[in-house]
Amino acid sequence: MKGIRQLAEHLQISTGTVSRALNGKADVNAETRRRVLEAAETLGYVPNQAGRSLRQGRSRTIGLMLSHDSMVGGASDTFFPLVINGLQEALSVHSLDLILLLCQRGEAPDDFLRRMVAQRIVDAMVISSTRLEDPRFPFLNKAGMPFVSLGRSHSATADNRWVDLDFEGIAERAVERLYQHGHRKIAVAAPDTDVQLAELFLDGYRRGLAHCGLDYDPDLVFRAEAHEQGGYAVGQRIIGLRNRPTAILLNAEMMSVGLYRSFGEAGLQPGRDLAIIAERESPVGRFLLPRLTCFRLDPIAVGQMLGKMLLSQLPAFADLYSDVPTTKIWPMELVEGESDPPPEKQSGLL
Amino acid sequence: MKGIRQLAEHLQISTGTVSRALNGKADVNAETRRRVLEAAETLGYVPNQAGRSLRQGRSRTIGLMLSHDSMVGGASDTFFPLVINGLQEALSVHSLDLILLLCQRGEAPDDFLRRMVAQRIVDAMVISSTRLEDPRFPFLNKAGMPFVSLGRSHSATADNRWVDLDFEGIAERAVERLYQHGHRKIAVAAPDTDVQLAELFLDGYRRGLAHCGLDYDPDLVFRAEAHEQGGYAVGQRIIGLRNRPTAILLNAEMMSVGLYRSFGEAGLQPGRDLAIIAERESPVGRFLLPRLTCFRLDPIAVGQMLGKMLLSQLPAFADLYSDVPTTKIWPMELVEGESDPPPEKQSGLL
DNA sequence: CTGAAAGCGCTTACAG
DNA sequence: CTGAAAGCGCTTACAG
Repeated sequence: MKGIRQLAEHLQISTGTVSRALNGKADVNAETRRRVLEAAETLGYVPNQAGRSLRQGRSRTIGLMLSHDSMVGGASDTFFPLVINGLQEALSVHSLDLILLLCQRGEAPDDFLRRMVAQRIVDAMVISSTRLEDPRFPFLNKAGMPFVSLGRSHSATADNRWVDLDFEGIAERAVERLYQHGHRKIAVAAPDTDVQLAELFLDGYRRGLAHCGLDYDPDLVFRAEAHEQGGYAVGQRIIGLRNRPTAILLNAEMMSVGLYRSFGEAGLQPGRDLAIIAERESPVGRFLLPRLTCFRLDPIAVGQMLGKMLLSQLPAFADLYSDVPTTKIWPMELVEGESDPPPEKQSGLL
Repeated sequence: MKGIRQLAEHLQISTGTVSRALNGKADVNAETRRRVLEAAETLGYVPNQAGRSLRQGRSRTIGLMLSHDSMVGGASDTFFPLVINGLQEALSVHSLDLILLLCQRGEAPDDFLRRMVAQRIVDAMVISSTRLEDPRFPFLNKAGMPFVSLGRSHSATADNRWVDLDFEGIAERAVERLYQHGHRKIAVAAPDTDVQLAELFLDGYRRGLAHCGLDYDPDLVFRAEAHEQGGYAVGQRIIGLRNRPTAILLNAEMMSVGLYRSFGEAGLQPGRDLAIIAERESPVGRFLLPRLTCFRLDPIAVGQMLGKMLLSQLPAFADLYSDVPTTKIWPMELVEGESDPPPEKQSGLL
């Protein structure tokens, strides 16, 4: 089956009527519609997207921009795929397709986005891996391309919609929990890039220290990349200290794998010799020994929220989603593992 | 800048000439071309894809179909992102864009593919996660959509192009290596789905046993899902045996995380109490203790090969890629870790 | 309720 | 070397 014209000829009616029948317009005879839908099904007719897009001025396709880093980093394990699932669920309600646009390693994210937007392949965008200052916000605002963002940025305006994880909150609570377990020398590891989440995590860390009456010591802040190698490097630096911290917060769970190894190599035991709380639950963390204490959230729900926020930005659906919040800091729940044993267990192990 | 018409009016020339200039046609005055390119750059004009696609009958976009599973499984760590990078590199030579089409959890892959093909959003497809019998092959063949596949299938015809990893070869070599280290009771863990790679891995395993004069024992074949939880389950089953294997091959490296934990919980030591060789190098495997012995390949090169194979399938580029092989079983190289110590070290540890 | 016709933005034979 | 014109496949006001 080639096009709507062939389908119309086969049915002996006009292409206009076929189009109206297929698109669920009200003013089509019930029997006509039945015949059209049946013939389309039988002959496997699906409208050519280019024709539709050109005529309608929109593509019914939403783009999710992913950077190479966001996939290779620890977030790739289950987080992004599940967020994407939630997104697709929310969008599929209105027959909107989601396509993933992967910015190549080395390609400037801003140029990439500019090209995608100019080509008008997508009607709206979801962006992620936001930075403190992120030119994609003003660019999309200026281009008039509806978008939502997974992640905050100073560059976001009051009109922009985003969902972000409560990095501040979990860092604060993690410090307080460790304090209650008797720790007084609590370190933190965060990426050294200008990714927004690192700063928020450090803010929460400082706030937690303040609540507990502990002094902030810049020597306890370890800058490292958010993966296994980064965690290994942090571990080695800690092991080399004369006066080691007794606990650490990791803002990326994959760091724990490297941190565990560095301790194991040195004959030290994670959990006993260094209490560890990491940012996000992951399959790997669940099967480390000791099991990682971390924070949990429902990535599918995050995706659904992002999808609804996006729909509220699209003229065609805005009315249906007027009650969707404009921004959301996503709460996370502590999952108790074995990597930050309370004091009684600590002494038991010692 | 809206369309080519506005750009043409601004330059006081026809849209045809503007189009020819932008598309690098030979028969355009050099000075005219310069003016057009400059104006397009200044005004930020990029052709509307829908218009181009409709007129040309092709979109210059290639689709990579990913299933939810292929992202959530261990392969998401660095393998797929790097393959994608290689693909993009190969395609970008000819200004072809790659978009990722993610089949939702629960959506039938065949329906999904059918819809994507019918919509004509992409000119060609890359498919992955092939199965023993995979209806996507006959479907794409029948639809006349050029494609390549990452993975073999019985459903592939002689005309179809694919790249696959040498699962058979590595399983065989792993058995032989373990035999040389003194192991006589060698187990294997493979997924219980009909993913092609599982069968190939088991074939290689059997071949390795035969070479070494060892009997095949179906009780040493552990079916488990290709992730941490699956590896944990395998570990527990092995620990419960009266007569344990002394070595195991894993066809998914993420299984090792769970396997390590199950052994650790039981007071056993992976490597010493069970030699382990896993299918693919990964950041996690590098930082496990003991470090995982596994097989390495260059995922970027795999992606580049897939890209070239695909280009050889496209009429516009076939001539340039006539020397590209039609199929390729990708060799992998052993990376010595600490999880399958040779006999002398084994006794040293005991 | 249906048909005839216009036109979305682009590229490309064709004429000059 | 350039312009005028056709037409890719679709949807949608408009007329009836």
